Amino acid sequence: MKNSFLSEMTSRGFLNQCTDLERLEKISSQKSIAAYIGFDCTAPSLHVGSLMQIMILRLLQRHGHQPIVLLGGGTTLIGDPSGKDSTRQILKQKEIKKNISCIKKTFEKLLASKSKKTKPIFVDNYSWLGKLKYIDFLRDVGKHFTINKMLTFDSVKLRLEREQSLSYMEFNYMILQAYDFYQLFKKHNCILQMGGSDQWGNIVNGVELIRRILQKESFGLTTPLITLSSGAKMGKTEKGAIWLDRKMFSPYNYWQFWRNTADEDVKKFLKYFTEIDINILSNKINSENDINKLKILLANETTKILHGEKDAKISETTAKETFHGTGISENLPEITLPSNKLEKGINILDLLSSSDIVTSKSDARRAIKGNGIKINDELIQDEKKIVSKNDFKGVDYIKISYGKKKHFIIKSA
RNA sequence: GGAGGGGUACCAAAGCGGUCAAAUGGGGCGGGCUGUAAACCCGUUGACUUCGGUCUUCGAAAGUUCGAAUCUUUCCCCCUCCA
Repeated sequence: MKNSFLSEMTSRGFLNQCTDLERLEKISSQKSIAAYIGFDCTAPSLHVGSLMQIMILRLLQRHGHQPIVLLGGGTTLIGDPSGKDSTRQILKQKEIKKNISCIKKTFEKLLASKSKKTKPIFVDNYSWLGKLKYIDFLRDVGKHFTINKMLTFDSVKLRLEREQSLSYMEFNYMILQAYDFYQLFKKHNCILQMGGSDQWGNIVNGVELIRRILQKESFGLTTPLITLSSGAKMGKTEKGAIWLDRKMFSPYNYWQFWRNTADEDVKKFLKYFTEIDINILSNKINSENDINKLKILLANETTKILHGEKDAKISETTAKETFHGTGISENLPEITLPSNKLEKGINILDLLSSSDIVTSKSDARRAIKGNGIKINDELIQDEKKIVSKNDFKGVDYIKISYGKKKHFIIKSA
């Protein structure tokens, strides 16, 4: 039997490093395996920076294996120093708990649960880390780690080289993550841990711990770091993170995020973030010379995966009507105003700043001065303009645009 | 523990008694060009304003002064060198 899981991992470009690819290939083609990825719970939602890991869990499922989602209720209390210059703000346990339950909901939508064999297992590492006894832990687990080696790992080394402080607490993070893998190996027979390339050190530590304590074989695998052509990190833009939770980032905005992918990144992203059969996709990429069609494809597919077919369709139609049509699309993000306010009329500056279109009245003034504000595609140049029922011209909504890309529908409630 | 250097807006970095809401660069936002790209060019980038101004901001607090980011004192934090 051909190992479909790893071959698709390779062809989609997900494979960066593996502790022992050949052995893993052999084992995973003979039987269904369980593999885990750990997620930080520092926010009430994951953002697109974690999307690649999620895609991998889905891919794992499609090939008949079982994903384990580790929500780091314990490790988030400590904070992973990997790839970070400074200590992260320490969160309260209550917040983390809340975050976990929100994030879990997203995963429940993203991972299939019909098949018993591939149904995701959710674990919170607080359930074992929270019970650890310090002395016992040092004797049973700590003795397998040497400081000499720990100092050579990038997460530690880079901090020290840059002379940025690394607390003893953070220094322990990698041991805790190694211990997680060990626990999952014992509890769920999980033989593979996956993660981003910055997790390599943490993962390898787990593989080694399992070998030392249990004399058992396990594997680690990392994905490449996603580099945007702009050099920015995936997931967080200046405006804020691209959240996966629709309450924090609407399907339409999510669709727009992908539609606005840089030219250089589109083909790569199609492989990473859609589930179009890789052969069909390759053909499409090679034969399509209109890059914007590929961007639309990307936006449709990614939105479909996260928010469903219906929202993807609506977003596409909305975009078409907004950017290429003459009419006003009713499905743009909505802002509702109390009808009595509209009867009286509301100043454009107040309208803009009281909704989240701009950040302040000064910002609104600047936007108007810079020719950035339009109502129903008509440029507004008077900052004293009063928006009232008259502007609606018999229809029950108007469109307000800030710049070329941000459009809102104003309705009265 | 001793000796020095430093904390300025989103970031980097100038300013070192008034002309400082604070040079410059990056980033962001808006406009132009275009393809809802990239590159490039232009504008803008504390808040409020009756557009005259007003208020808050240069690590924190207190003080000197008509006037402080700039001077003094205390405190907090960071860095370098020595022990």
